Amino acid sequence: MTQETRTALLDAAEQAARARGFDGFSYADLAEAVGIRKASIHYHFPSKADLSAALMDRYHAVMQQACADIDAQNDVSAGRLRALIALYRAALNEGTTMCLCVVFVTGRESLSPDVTAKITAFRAMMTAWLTKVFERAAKDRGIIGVAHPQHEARATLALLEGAHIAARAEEDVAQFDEAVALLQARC
Amino acid sequence: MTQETRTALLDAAEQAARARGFDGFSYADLAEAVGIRKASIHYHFPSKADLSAALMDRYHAVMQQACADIDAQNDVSAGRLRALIALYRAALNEGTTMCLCVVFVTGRESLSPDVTAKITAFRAMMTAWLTKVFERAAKDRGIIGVAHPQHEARATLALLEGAHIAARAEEDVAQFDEAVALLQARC
DNA sequence: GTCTATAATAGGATAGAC
DNA sequence: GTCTATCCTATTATAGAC
Repeated sequence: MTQETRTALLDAAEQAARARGFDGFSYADLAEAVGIRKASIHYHFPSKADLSAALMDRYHAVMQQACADIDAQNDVSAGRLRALIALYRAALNEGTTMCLCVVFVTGRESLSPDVTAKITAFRAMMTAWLTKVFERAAKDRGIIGVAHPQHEARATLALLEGAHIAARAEEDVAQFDEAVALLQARC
Repeated sequence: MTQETRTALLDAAEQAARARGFDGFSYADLAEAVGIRKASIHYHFPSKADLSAALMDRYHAVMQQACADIDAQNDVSAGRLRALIALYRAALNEGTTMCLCVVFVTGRESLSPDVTAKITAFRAMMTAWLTKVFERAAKDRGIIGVAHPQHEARATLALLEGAHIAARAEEDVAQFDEAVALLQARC
């Protein structure tokens, strides 16, 4: 099944990128992880640029679905925000990996303009979703002190990504928890 | 002067790392930027690990001094925090570079344990300084709604670094400004 | 789809002359 | 301190057999 190999390659690439950065893994690493020869990888992803684009596409879709699931399972704003915090916390994998977006931004210069645009689209999607959460909070009063939903949204995304860096820096999820403690307390 | 070349190399390396990541530049890039042959760089920094350690040492010292300067020039908590936000904003260079700490954390796995420890030390220094700012705020009431200085400190560092990512992602300082708008408003 | 074989290049690093 | 010359390895990518 060509799809299975492709998925296994994406899984291995995402894991490696999130742990070591996009320049921190090679086709040789993927080959070993998946159990095929590195030349074979080029059948699925002709260049590493293609691979990076595919990674971003899948990450965008997965996160969009995750946000939709959160909406379906939580009616109040506070529950939605708490669920997103939990999602980012889980993505840390005990402080060994960060989210793809942070990783790609750091190596931005070595990425294709195509991927850069995908990063922008991903961030716009997340910001829009968060803005809706805070707009809802302004009505249901589920989150304390919401005055400006869009600023809250941008601050929250930055805080979550910054908290990822804090936790990754020391390979310790407790750093994430401390960084988001005040936000959590507002829910 | 050996010191001048060394400084020029550190400058070029820091600039390159902040723009493209630690794995995103080579000795060849530095050689071209500084105007010497790449073999000559090994006289100053035998290995790239030595270079990364020297970068972190200098960054730590520079930031520590910057914080001391802020203290000297600002008596009230709000002024100090505003000055730090301005410092991080300036470090963005119009959205083309991020702070060294974020860059190094992303490529953490490829760094020596020596440098990993320096990252931890840097973050501890910044967190301690920020905690003092918020402790002062609890007394002088210069920043709105401060209840837990240490959590405020960790959240602020995460927010500033996350705001760096936001701005770098779109090469646009306005993203930084929006992310820190609410924090700014509390000062 | 995956393989072997092989480019072609770039990377970090060293030896020894000046 | 900086140079030329060189080494070794890693990396992305392609050609063509199976």
